[in-house]
Amino acid sequence: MDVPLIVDPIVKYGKEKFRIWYNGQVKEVDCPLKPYFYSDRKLGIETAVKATKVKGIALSDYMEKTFYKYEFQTRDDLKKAKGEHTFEDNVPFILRHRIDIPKVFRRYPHKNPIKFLFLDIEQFTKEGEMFPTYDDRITAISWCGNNRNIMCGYLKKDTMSDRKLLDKFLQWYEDYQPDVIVCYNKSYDIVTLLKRCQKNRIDTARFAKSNQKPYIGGKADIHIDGVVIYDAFESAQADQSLTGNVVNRGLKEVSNWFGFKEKRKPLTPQEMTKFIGTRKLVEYNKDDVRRLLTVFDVYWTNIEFNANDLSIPLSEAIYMNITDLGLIVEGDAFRERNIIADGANEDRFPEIFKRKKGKEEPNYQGAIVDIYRTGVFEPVFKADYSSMYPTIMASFNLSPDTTSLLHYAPLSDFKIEEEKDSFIYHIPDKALQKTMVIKVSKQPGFAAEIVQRFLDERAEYKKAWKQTGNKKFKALSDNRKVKANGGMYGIQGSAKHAFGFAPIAIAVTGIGRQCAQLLMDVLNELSSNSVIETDTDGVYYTAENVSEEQVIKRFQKRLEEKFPKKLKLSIDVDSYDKGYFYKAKNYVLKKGDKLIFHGGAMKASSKNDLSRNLIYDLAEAKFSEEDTKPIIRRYKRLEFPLEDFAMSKRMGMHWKQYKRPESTIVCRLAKDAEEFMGRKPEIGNQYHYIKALHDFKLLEVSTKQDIDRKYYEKQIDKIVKMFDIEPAAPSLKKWGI
DNA sequence: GCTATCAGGCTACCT
DNA sequence: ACAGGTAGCCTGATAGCG
Repeated sequence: MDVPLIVDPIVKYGKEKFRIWYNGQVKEVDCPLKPYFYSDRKLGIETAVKATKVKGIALSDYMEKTFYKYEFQTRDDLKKAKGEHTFEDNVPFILRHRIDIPKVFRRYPHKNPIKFLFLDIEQFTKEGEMFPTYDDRITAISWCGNNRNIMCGYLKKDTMSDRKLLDKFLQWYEDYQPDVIVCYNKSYDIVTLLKRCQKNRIDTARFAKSNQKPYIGGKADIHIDGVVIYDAFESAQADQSLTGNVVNRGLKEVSNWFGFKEKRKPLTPQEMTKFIGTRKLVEYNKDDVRRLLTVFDVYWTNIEFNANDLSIPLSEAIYMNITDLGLIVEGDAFRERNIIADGANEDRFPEIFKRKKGKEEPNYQGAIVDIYRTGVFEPVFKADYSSMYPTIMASFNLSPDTTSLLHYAPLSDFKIEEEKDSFIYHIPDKALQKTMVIKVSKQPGFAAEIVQRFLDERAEYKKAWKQTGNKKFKALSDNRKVKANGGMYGIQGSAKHAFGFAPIAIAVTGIGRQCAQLLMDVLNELSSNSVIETDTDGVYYTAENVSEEQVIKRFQKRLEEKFPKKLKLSIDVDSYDKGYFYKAKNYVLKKGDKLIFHGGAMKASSKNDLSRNLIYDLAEAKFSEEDTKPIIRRYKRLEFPLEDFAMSKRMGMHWKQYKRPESTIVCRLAKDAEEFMGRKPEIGNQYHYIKALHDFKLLEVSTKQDIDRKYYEKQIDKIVKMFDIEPAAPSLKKWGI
């Protein structure tokens, strides 16, 4: 790698220092920069060690102004001093260095091969308990290093102490000295390992590359000196391409999705206890490490790539989010141009972000999402733009250095005016109830150029994925898509982001609506009333005698007529045998003998198997025009195993954040789970439950007698109704005719 | 005391 | 704290009924 393994900022003798780990050694250096922020006025801050006047270009209006730069001895001092008139005061310290001194971390490259340790543990569970505690012994540890030769240390059936097992493992560990520990759900595996060592009076500092004992703060806050912990579970949690395709984000489900061959059922706590000291537990344990390797291979490539590509320590690349990516990528451009963000997006555009609006009202108008016809259609096509928003950003040259908001006008039609050096866009916005008049200069804009780079990279990976079918390329392609979409477009509309630039986001969605409408117009012209459903950048339509070529040709022609410049916008057309369209974003497609379900009504992970199976059976019957009565009768008997009735909900927030915990199902379930199973309520926890006669009840403590039959009968009725729509005459008013 | 309706809270999904 | 957008389910308040 060209970057270090880890950079830890620390405060020593009242000064900020970096502890930098690379090539198995640590170096402590004074931070090249002091924590700082800007202001547009003189502030009386006593804790600042330095106050200087600097000239910079204000992001809000691109005019050169004088700013006051305040520097501090520590991050803490800065935090205490920041206020209403301070700018760029929330840029993480490490990223601040990376932006201001781009190659700062390249001075300490970890050139040795990264030593990985892949790891999974099994633990004893007391009889009658659902989960083990830190008092219970570890029964098996499976692990491997870079050679992927999986080893397993395990206890014999009647060995009550895991002391020797831990010691054996640690002997190997100390000899190997891993740089990165790879696990699935570190808050369990790593914490348990450390706690078991403590209970056995084994020195936990043996895990570290220094003599510092590891530190366990919060759930995600585990520090082992000199070692990076990579939790593949976090990558899976954040991967949106898994939504709807896996029932949960557990290792089994996720590794299966990525093509892990063997499909084993997870062991129950009873089985895990029964199999202690046997081949079965060892195989099970090793199997999980194999699964871990599968998932690791999917996500790791991007992490290491990001570290090198963005010149940030590996430890930062692992936790990087979209916001940070935006900071780095735009921060580079700002530094080169001496731009100072004079306030967060919402400070620079209060008329957009701080106007009076209802609680869940958006800041600006988004995409066109609508359904125009419902029921079964045959055949069905989907015409969609590839990467519409980023392509618009790139093609229309939308960038902070080219774009400015001229003024607001009363709501009017979309319009483009060309001037000698610029284009003027009139963008009506229903959320703002105004037309935004936005000027874009013809000089190349830096943000537009960066987006184009991400798009080009994405095209390459997408091609590789289509050619090989390898899901790894799909993940790389998705990564660039996320960078272009969220990293470049998304942050422009974000209220709190220091570098966001709202007029860009408004122009992008506004032009996007025009593009979607243009596509719909083309399709309806080629075959009247052919449009079924539209969502942002894709249109489902049905037409008998319209070829793909016709659509694309007509589209290109109309695109050239509509916009006064050459654009990279292009469309793809996919075909399906049949489709059943229920509501916006909710439909079933049939291709060959495959049924593809879309939307919460059709495939939510919260549904029970009973509903899922019924939906599948009814969709099949609908497409083949079979009689549904026998199906309905069969389901109404409700003769299914208890598990088929179980629904699921995830805790989306910290339990303290719930407005009315007593009347929120997931909170009540979490409370029960803590009481009956000793499971702590935590964000992301998934609870399986059934509707019992008087209340919702955790699956684990339910029996078949508890089932509220009326509730499930109603559930079935609703699903039956969902498939009851017959094609009706299209409603013309929706097209605004 | 029952039913219908509606708004608000929350989760899950789509682009 | 990347954005906006649609839909479903549950709950508690309220209105209407008799």
